[in-house]
Amino acid sequence: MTEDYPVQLKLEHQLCFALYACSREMTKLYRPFLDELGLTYTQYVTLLVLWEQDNMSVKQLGEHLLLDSGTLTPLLKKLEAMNLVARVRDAKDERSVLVQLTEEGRALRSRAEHIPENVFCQVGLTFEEGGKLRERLQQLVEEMQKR
Amino acid sequence: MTEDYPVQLKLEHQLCFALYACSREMTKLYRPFLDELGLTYTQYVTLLVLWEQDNMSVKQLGEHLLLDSGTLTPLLKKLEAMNLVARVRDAKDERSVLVQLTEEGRALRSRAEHIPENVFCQVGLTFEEGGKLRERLQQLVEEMQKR
DNA sequence: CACAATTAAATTGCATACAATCTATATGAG
DNA sequence: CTCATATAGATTGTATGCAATTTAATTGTG
Repeated sequence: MTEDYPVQLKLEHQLCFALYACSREMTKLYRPFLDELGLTYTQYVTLLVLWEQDNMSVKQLGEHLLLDSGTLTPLLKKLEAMNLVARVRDAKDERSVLVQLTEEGRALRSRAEHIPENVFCQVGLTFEEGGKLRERLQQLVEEMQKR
Repeated sequence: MTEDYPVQLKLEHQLCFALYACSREMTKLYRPFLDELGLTYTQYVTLLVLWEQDNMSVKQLGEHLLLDSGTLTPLLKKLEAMNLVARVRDAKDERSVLVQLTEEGRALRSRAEHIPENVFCQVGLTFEEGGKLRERLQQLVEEMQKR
């Protein structure tokens, strides 16, 4: 049965599945830390972007996160309801919505500061190894976005 | 502003985000091929498992895919509605549900056979490189599952 | 055997992802 | 200027993921 099963279709040989599984498992490691902050993973990465550069349009946020308004609009409304961001129309271009951290949103950063290293420790990854893997994945993402 | 921003919080430095982005981009590359078969990505990987070993319980499927019944039950009902699988109670243990490929489900395999290599080509990945990356990710998944 | 504890699915509720469509605003060619 | 085209968000609909709970069946222990 299994002997003549085409090798290229085995789940174990799928890079796509390794990525899919690895991404979900990684998110699970973040969950307990993020629960403490009352954030989901996607809300967390959105805040990462805003902590780095505040006052960004939904469009720009989407370019950083590779997400569209269909995902971001409801997510940002939730962050707004949690008093972490404000959404304001751009006076320079009324089509745009600017997302701005509130005082509370900015303050949350210090509580998130050590999450990545905590997770890193748990996985037993060195900074070196993790960095290499990350760079390989970033290359791949760039390659895929050309298609 | 940006100069004193804590390095460990930059989106560019997050392995978790690289995984999350890479996984989603990879799924996007599969989409046009899977559309032809009328399958979603999760339905596709579920069939990969069943093509490799038919007549598996929902529990076993979940162990391979790292998914629980909350995700699998509705997905399997859809595959059943599409006439690709049958769901039958295990006579040996009435708590279990066995998932079995239909003739149509088995037949679909030949049409899926060349999808992985097509996607691989698009990304410009050699079998060698892809395999190495996959193995690294599989290691990491195992490591994370110990936690 | 009786029954508490465990297990497998199913269900419920919430938060994404993302395609497709819609609405409002801005832009560019004539 | 003017209208066709493009662009930014919002909305709608479908399909996950996953935690928490529920239901039904099984198992282990006294």
